[in-house]
Amino acid sequence: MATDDLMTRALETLGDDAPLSVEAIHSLTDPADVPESMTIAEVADLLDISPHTLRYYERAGLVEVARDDHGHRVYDAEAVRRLVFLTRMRLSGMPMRDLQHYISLVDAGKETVSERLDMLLEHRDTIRRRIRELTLSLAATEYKIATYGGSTGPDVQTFDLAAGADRTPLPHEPSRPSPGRSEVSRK
Amino acid sequence: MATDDLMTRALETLGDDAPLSVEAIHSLTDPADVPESMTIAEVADLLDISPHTLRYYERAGLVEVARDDHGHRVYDAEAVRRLVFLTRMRLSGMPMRDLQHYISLVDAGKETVSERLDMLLEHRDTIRRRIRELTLSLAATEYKIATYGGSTGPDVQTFDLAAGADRTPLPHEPSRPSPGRSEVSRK
DNA sequence: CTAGGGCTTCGAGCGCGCTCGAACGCAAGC
DNA sequence: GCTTGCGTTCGAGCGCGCTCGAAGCCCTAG
Repeated sequence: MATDDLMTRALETLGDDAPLSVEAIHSLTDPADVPESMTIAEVADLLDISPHTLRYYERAGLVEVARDDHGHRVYDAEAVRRLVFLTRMRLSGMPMRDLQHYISLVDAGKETVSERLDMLLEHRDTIRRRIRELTLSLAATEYKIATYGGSTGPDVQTFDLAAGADRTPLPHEPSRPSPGRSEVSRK
Repeated sequence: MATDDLMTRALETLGDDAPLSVEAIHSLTDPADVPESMTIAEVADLLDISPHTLRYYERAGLVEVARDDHGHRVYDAEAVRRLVFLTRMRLSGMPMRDLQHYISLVDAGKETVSERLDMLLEHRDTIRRRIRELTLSLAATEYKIATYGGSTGPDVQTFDLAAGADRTPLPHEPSRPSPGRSEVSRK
């Protein structure tokens, strides 16, 4: 997913210890930079996704894009803003389906605002949950690293809790993977 | 991915404001609870994944599992510990491919320890990066919620930065989605 | 005049991680 | 004896989100 690069770049630009607040958001592809109209290549470049993906989003009904007299796509500022939003949501894990639903609400007019708000609130909770999951996994990984002597030096008592797969190989290893059963690709 | 449920449960058990430290890890399917041997259903239950998935992992070469005299799988404590580790890594986003590689290192013996450590360190960094990405997305989402009046009340100046898709519908909306092109599933 | 590059549409293909169906075996309970 | 239920193997299928290839058009540079 090339989309990740946008965020990666953003994170790099911000440095690893920036305050990471709403302030930071503004610097993320600031919509003020968006020109009146852009070509598909320019938008692709801006969002760090492929032209293929942009066409795909259009096919999926997420944006409407006009054509010039050669039949080439012309992205206006509104479309670009929408795409900025969409890629951001994709990046945070919102599925295409939900995005399609959200956009249909937008297109349906202002009476759907509260439903849209609900979606956003729910998505916020999803992100929060995911962050907590990852934080836990991070702790587990760091624990495992520690038992490996990542920084604690050699000969750490290896009584594996966060570990599991390999409590510092016992004498009787290696035990070969298993004589060729019908395997799932393992080249 | 039913695997998520393990973590979900764990998070719930811990409560939303727990210290979220290494301590917490111990309570996550504590390997001390693991009996001598288990059936596939029991393991599936323990890890909150399907028996299908367990068989799949075995086919993929991630664990070896013995059979009883009826040909039924018998998971010993070691296998279960390994699976705990594996599901944990899966949950934090490590791809099957990497897991297969890691396990092949484990099976290759103790001279691969440093390479394993490298993998873990890299994975740790991946998780950290992902957490930062999500944190940023979270901020963007919350910003958007705020412009919708999530708690700030009505009529927030809607000069959309974190927003994009829908700056509070203008008079000329709705503009219909686009007259039926060949669309990507949008039931 | 020609070659190259970038765009268009359409539909097919892919990588991932499961998930399921079919056809079968065995054991316990009614 | 037969059903129910849980297990087995094998291979196919699926949902997601792209990703790509083919065939063709148009513009510009050499």
